[in-house]
Amino acid sequence: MIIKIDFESEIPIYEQLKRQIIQGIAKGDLAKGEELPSVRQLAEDIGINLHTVNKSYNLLKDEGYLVVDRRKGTRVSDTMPEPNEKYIDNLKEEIGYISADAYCKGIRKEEFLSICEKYFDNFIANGEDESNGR
Amino acid sequence: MIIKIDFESEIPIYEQLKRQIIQGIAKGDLAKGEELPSVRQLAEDIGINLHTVNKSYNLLKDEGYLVVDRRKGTRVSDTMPEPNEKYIDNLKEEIGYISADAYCKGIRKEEFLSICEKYFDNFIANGEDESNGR
DNA sequence: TACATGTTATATAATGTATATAACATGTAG
DNA sequence: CTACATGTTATATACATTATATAACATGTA
Repeated sequence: MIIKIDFESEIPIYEQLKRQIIQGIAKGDLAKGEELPSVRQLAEDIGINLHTVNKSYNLLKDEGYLVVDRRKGTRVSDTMPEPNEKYIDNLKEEIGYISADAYCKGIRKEEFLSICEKYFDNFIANGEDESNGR
Repeated sequence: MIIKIDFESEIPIYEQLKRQIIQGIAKGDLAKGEELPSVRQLAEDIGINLHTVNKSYNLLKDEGYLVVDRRKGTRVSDTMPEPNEKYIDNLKEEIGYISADAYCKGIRKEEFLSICEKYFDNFIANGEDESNGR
């Protein structure tokens, strides 16, 4: 999987990396149980410090996305994190702000929902039946 | 309009204030052309520094939400900002990440879109006809 | 003239981000 | 057992961001 860091971005490097890994998992670029590069390897590949990668990995580990196996290194968790209350509250706050901004700027409800749907659909695999459990 | 700052939040104070003003405009708590408190007044009310309020006001001014009239003070702009390319790109990136995170955590497409719709609807005034221009 | 407005200029402190270097415990491969 | 790679921890440093404090300025109002 290819990681692209924007060093001019206002979003911290560790946060960009974390987001791309989550999107990689959602898209299927990173399979459940798949091994990730070591912190040193990935840091060298991207051209950043090992501690910056380690911070991303730790945040993802705390959230339940990654697991560390002493034998097999860092891997994508076999079971995805549950949506706890804190996450739901945060999601609603973010959507609340983003939709307010979009509404003020004249984005129509249909346009807004169309974008939300398009990006969500991007993660639903071909033939995946949404009506089943995960 | 009541401003609530969470001093424990990881979101900077000036950013929280900026977001609440945008949401206030979207909800109609702040009407177009309405005068805002002075930076000193609002800073005192909230219990923060005047420069922190000034930073939020300036960001909102740069974005087109607020206008400064030497005679009438700072007011909500009569015309809302246009959705430029930078904004659209940013919106898609944010939605892309948020939906990936939601998808991984088992949020169903219907749930996700339901939240998006609910919060957007929150800003559409009673009787407002969405099919018309703004 | 007195006052309030936004604005600008410094300065300082605290925190967050990113880097650098080193060391440690654990598990793997030779 | 030895050498190596892994994640982890510990310091230290540099820099940017955030928030505050104090002061001053130009402009417009009363």
